[in-house]
Amino acid sequence: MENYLNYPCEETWEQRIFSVSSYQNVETQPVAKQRCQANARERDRTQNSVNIAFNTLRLLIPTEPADRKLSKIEILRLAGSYITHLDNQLYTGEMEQPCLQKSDVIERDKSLCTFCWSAVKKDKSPACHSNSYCKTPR
DNA sequence: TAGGCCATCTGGTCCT
DNA sequence: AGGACCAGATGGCCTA
Repeated sequence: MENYLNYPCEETWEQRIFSVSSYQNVETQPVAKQRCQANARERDRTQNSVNIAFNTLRLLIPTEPADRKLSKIEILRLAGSYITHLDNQLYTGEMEQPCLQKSDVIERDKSLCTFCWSAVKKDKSPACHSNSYCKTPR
């Protein structure tokens, strides 16, 4: 079937529908309208719910520099790493980085420690060496 | 140019 | 029935 909804349809969905032959049938118009409305809702949900949540979460993750651009998957992984770190710090008082722990799960994301990730990307000495969290051998 | 990332569309499922 | 949520597909943009 022709991809009749690959258009923004916020204001003139009727015109769009009438411009596509397979949807010139009057009986199918309500279906197309519902699909357009569903697309708009999904667009809105992604932009105003999902992305805002990612941006909010991003603000809670310390990086060097602070405004470093992170992809969504990086935000999720770093958030997990950071939570692990805070949890460890809260209950044990230790300052060990999550990325240095030997858990298999964490091992895969070893290079995504909040405190040294930026340095890993730049292939230089980890920025975390300048603070008390870092236990990486210098 | 290939790969990563993202926005958007789409159809299915679940919930109210 | 309609809306929310989700995952897969797709195409565009950007960077190494």
